[in-house]
Amino acid sequence: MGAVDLTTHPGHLARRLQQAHHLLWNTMVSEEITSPQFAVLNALVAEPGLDQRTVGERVGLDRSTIAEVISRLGRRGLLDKVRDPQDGRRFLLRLTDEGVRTHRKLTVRTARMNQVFLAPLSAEEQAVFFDLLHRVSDAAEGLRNPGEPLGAV
Amino acid sequence: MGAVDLTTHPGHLARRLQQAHHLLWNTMVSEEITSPQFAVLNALVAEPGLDQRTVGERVGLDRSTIAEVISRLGRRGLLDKVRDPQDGRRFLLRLTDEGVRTHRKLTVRTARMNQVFLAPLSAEEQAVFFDLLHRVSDAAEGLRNPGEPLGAV
DNA sequence: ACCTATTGCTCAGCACACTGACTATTTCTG
DNA sequence: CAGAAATAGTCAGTGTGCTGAGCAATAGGT
Repeated sequence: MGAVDLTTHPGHLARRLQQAHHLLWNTMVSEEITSPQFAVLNALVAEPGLDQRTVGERVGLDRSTIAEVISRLGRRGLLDKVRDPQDGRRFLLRLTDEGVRTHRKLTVRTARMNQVFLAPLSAEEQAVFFDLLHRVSDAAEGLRNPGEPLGAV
Repeated sequence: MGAVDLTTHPGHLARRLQQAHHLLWNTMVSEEITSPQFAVLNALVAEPGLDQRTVGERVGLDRSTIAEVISRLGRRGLLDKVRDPQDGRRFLLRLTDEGVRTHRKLTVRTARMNQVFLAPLSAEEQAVFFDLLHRVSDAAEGLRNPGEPLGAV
């Protein structure tokens, strides 16, 4: 009767896409390190010494979630966490040698996984796919701060 | 040095898409009922009397997760759970009047939200978007049971 | 200097989402 | 019909992901 077709609901499709990705990640990349954890390692390879909040911003995780992820990576000995002597609120984050090695290893596997994941699409379709995903996500993100982006004060 | 560009990683993009969706859902649809919960309500409007496992299959959730979601909906009084007299393992699920009302109300709001969410894309792009999402998810799902889909036994 | 606002982080609480181990029931097979 | 395999749910454990409350440190304004 009043039921709806979920196959045209972007939220439902987004969830399915993530599940599919999770499945492939577990089998092809790592069962220990998760995809968000890898994103954090990657951010710290690009910019060593970042603080927690900024890492969260780079990878798109809020303060609570990033704290969890970082504490797990710390427990595994993949990164070090030091109080910033200049600003006692911040923790400065830096990968250990083990962390760098892990990132390097996973980078290779991740690339392989992405190939398999995107294999059903042609090169042009992949480009379109990225473009569409970006535009939708960016637009929704822009709706977050309603009054702000008016330029004039 | 060895850092990678996450903007071409489908897993990362899938996560961002879900976050964007979550944000919009909370502001435009409901803060109480989540998107997976709505999917369950919707499945039971389409096919009343389904058992837990089948509902999970319809909406794409494993047995543990669907159990959680259903128990929450039960606590809110949106559905009833009765042992199948024919098969003592199953629970048969059916929406309450309140559940049907809630589904109807959220259906309207969800449609509005989807419009806003997809507004950055033209009608043709939306069709392409759905097609690409489906193809990638289906392909990954197909890799789940490696030996099975060979037709002959 | 002092008071206030901001900022970085933690913590509690809620809700998915998965795996693996277990229980109860049914079904299949000899 | 008895024993084995399959099936539906539960439970424990782990890992995102969010909000809101609170705390300590810094920065800004007077």
